[in-house]
Amino acid sequence: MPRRTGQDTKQEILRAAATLFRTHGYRGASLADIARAVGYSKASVLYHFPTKEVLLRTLIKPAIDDFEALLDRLTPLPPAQARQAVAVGLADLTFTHGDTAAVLNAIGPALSSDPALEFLDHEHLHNRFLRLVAGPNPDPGAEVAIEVALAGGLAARVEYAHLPDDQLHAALVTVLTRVLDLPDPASPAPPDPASPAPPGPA
Amino acid sequence: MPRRTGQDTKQEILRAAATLFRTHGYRGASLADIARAVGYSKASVLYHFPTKEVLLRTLIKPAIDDFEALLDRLTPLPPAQARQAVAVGLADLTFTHGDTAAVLNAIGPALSSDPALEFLDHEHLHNRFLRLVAGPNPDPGAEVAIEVALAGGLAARVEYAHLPDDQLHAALVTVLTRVLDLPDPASPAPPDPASPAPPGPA
DNA sequence: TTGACAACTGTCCGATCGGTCAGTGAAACT
DNA sequence: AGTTTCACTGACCGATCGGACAGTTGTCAA
Repeated sequence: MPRRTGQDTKQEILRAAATLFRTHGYRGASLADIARAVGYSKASVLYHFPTKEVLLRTLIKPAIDDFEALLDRLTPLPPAQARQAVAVGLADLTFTHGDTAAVLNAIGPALSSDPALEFLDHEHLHNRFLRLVAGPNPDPGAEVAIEVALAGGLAARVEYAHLPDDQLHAALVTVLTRVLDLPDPASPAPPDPASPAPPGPA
Repeated sequence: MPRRTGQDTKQEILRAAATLFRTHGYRGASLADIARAVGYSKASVLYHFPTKEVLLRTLIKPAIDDFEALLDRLTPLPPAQARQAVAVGLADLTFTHGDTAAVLNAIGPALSSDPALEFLDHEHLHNRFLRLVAGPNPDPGAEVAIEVALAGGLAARVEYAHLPDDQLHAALVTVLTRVLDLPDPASPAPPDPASPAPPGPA
């Protein structure tokens, strides 16, 4: 029987931390809380993650990376096509990173004020997304709409996690399309047949 | 010269607490931080507010009350008229309670999980608002839209506080109208001329 | 002038915070 | 068999948390 690998434990800790960070905030969830939730000692949590901040960083990183990957994927597309794919892309993200996305929502207000969260480079991502949706010279109305879409989308994903996945996904796409004033994701796309038909829920 | 009243100090403390709760979260902002921000001792903060929780409660209460007052005002109206006034009403609220509304946004994820925040009766208000906007039998799509509107609206108010008030207010009304799929607030109202023309920004 | 009271503070408290460290026990390698 | 390595732990650290409390100061009504 193979020895129990630390990777399993690491994932358990990350899962528990995601839930606790989401419900109590980063400062509000202590290492002792997280340790109790996974059934290990606090020292064990700190064996796998040298500091609490690294734990958070590790937890958030994949979601941020996927968000950036989405931007990378959509940026080179013709603007009309990119805008058309944005709502589905965002909704997909909130699903593949369910609890983690929720953590982002929970710590959102602390962004750019807490030095422990600077690594997120929130501003840079925000600006890329802004330009993708609203073009190079966005008006304030578009900026506000984007903020509503991002913050609201994350919040809704958390609040309505009890809905069936496909139903919530469809609702998210609909409302994101509306708030961002996007073209209907299901309608025929403009020229440039580079990408296949829009995929369903992940 | 009149004696310095404790009410002034109380307001100073509330203002400082609002900023700190917003940027660092409820758990993340300590009584010592708040005291330092207003230039008094920590003991003085606890003289005016018996506990940290009461301080938060006092801070939040007026915004909650005004939100409930908005619901009271709109509920008896004919549905079409009520829906028409919702976007402006919400945008107004985020302005009359700027920093406090931001605190609500910051502590939002902890709602219904932190016993210290139970007094907000988040669920009850949420349901009233839901029925007001989406009728007695809302479908999931409408529920998700409402979550996006509330959470997103608060977040946007915070993030774009640097914009001129009237500009931000107009942008909020526009995007809220869109996300909630409401009738144009500026268009002629349906029958029942009970209320005057929609007011401008507060 | 005096006593009451409101505003405010220094100091202390137990609990808890994030984090360190010297181990322990068992599997894996030599 | 002996040693190393890995996952994990209890005990402890200084700092900070929310809060208690006795005391000081200045202004008021009497």
